[in-house]
Amino acid sequence: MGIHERKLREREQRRRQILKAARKVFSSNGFTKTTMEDIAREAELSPGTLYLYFKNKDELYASLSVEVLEHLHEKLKRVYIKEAPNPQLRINDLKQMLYNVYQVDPLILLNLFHLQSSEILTHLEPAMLTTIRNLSSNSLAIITKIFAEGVNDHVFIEKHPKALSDVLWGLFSGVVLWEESKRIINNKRETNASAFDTAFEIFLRGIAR
Amino acid sequence: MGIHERKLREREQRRRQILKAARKVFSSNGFTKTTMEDIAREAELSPGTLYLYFKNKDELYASLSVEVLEHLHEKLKRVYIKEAPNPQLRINDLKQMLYNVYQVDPLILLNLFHLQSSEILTHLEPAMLTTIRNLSSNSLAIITKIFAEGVNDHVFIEKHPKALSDVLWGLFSGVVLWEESKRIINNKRETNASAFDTAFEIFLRGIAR
Amino acid sequence: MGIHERKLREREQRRRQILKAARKVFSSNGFTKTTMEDIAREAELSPGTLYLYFKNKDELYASLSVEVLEHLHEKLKRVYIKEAPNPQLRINDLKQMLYNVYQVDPLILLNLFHLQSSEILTHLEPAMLTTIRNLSSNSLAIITKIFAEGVNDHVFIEKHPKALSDVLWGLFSGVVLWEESKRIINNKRETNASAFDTAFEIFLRGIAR
Amino acid sequence: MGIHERKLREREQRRRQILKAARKVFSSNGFTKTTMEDIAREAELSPGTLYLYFKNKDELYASLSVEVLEHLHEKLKRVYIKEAPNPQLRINDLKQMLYNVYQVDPLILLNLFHLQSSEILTHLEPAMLTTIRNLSSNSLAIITKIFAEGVNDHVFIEKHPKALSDVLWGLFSGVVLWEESKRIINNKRETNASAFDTAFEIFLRGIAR
DNA sequence: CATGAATGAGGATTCATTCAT
DNA sequence: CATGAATGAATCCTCATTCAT
Repeated sequence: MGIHERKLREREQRRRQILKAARKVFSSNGFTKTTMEDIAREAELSPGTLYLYFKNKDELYASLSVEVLEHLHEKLKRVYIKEAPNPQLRINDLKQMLYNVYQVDPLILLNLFHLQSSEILTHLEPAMLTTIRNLSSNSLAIITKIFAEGVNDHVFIEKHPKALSDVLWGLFSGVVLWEESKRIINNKRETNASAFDTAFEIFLRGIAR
Repeated sequence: MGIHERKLREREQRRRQILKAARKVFSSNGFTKTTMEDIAREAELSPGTLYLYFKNKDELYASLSVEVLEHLHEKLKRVYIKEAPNPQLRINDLKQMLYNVYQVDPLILLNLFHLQSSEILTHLEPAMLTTIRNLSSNSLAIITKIFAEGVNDHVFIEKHPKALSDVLWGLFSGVVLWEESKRIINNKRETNASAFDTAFEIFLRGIAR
Repeated sequence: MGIHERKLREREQRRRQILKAARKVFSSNGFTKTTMEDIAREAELSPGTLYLYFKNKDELYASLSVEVLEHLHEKLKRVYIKEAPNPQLRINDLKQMLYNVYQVDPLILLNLFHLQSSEILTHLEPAMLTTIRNLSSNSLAIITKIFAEGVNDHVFIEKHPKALSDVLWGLFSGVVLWEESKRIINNKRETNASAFDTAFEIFLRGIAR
Repeated sequence: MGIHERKLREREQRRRQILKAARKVFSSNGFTKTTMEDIAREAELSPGTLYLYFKNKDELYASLSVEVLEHLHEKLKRVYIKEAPNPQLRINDLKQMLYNVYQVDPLILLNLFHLQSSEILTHLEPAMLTTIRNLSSNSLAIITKIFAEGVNDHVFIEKHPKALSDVLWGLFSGVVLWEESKRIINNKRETNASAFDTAFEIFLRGIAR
């Protein structure tokens, strides 16, 4: 608990405070229509301070996604490590986990998907792109392993596990994106869980032997 | 064959010329990094001319999506009208159609998803939002009807057809989005069809009786 | 009534049509906020046509004032020529004339005053500036002569007639401008005649022997 | 004497710095031909800075007039408060004050009149319009009171004091406008005081019992 | 003569970023 | 570290003017 440690923790906290504010503002206004001052105001900080924690607007935006990816990766590892009798139950844990993440903060995921279809990705620092690439592929690797076990045990159909995990991830992101965009278009407030549920159910039926 | 008719057609043609240029430039640079002058240059027109056809940059961007939605809607209507012995084959036509659209222009769809992340949607003219809403819901209605027939005929599992069409659309957009982002992250050039294929196969298995 | 004559008259009519439209639009929007297209629309002509009758926006604007000045000059000459027993009655005629002009079209005068305080005047073609200068000074000369007679006949106080006519003109324009600006500020519709009346009355009392 | 106080004063000073520069540039080039960059250069600031103090060009322009109106209002209050034996002497003070303002900066008043021609007035923020309206009517109210006293004391003719003050103001603005426009038309440099003097003299004669 | 689509230079405005305090 | 006023490059957009039809 040295003084240096505390400093570090404080710094980390401030970073999160900014990311939280950024997530909120980016989500409701989009990247282009969000100004650094908007974020600063939301974070109750001055614009200049943001630049003490993030090199520029692009990096701040990308950091949001790194945060989510780290979060997901962490959770995925836990799902994998946890003792579970069979792949099917593991997939269920996976579903539950993804669903929780979505429930807790749908915006968090929207940003992630927005990044993926985005102009930002193309203009990113190589270092950050590498970080994203790694987190992304490591996460996929975990999901892939779960499917591989299932295919081995003749629980899932005979399909390349990598393909299955791609589809799972695509299904997940698609449904989230779709639900969110319906919410925006129809100007609704509440989030709809059942589409997510149905999607998973169909997916599981589709890959079951 | 009046002079008025020709004028109208010329106007429509000019509009398309701009949209085509815009799609190209937006797709390769993203919304923010694209300037109106870039688009004008690509369309071999002057910047001012763009404003004779689109009120501003946002509307030009949104119009791109409307174009895609109109295209999709048109194709969907044709799939529905076409004589097909059973819902399952209709779904296959649907798959083929979506796949074609994706093959011909993956960027076209990426733009559509970008639109749907609130960025633009929230700052749109009410009139244009209504257009988008209508095209979107009409398209969904067609897909829904196909599923409804399948459920009636005991071809698909007993599920609310609306839910099925939501999942189909989510699946489709998710896989496209995911494939594209992998391409950007891994800096690949070619498009991968198999993920799309696998996803559909699983979906169909999942909803089959 | 040759064909050439008719052509000329038609041309003159078209010119007036444009000036009338311009006066209306300039008066309600001001010089800067008025576009050539606004005027064209009001005149039910195309923008290009305006340029067949006026070299540019500045000249169109200035032409409005020339029109008013010509009108006033014409009326002034008539007041002067008309048999009137004494200068006091002549001044009364003058008042009546100015008042009529103001009643018929307050906007016509507003434009004139706006021009006088204006950026346009400084950027005008020498030829047009000369026209304005001449009309202006000739008009003043007539008023001045009326006063000169009055001073000679010991009807008005012993003052330089030129100074008197300047004051008269200043008084007139000031009251008109003031009444108009009150109307705009308080968002009224009707025109107030009494201020004009009172002003004249005081002026006449002020210069009477 | 807090730090907050100093900040506020600095802000006010910067505002004045901009207004001063704006007045100079607007006066010599007119509203249209003046660019925000011109003003910034004159104020030795960057264009962006202007927008930290004024919402846009129109508001900056209108603020100039508010400044003049505040100045006039302040002076008027002083004339009214000052011990003066009778209304006639008060009117003399009034004349002297108006004359001084005009002498010190004839352009300042010209701008005021330009504002009053609907050009800017009609496109103004409601708040600013209210400010202008209030300053304007309060100033008039003071003049009106002076006349009311004079009418009561049988010093001035039996006339509605409000009408008298309207005429006074109209006379003043008219003469100023007229003198200025003669200067521009005839391309003179010096300002003529005598017209102003004569006008006042006649007015006073005209309202004296 | 009349049109009105197209032009493109010009200028207002924004906002990411910096830096003196 | 934090601030927030100032910057000024970048870009959207307007609109007077032209010219092919």
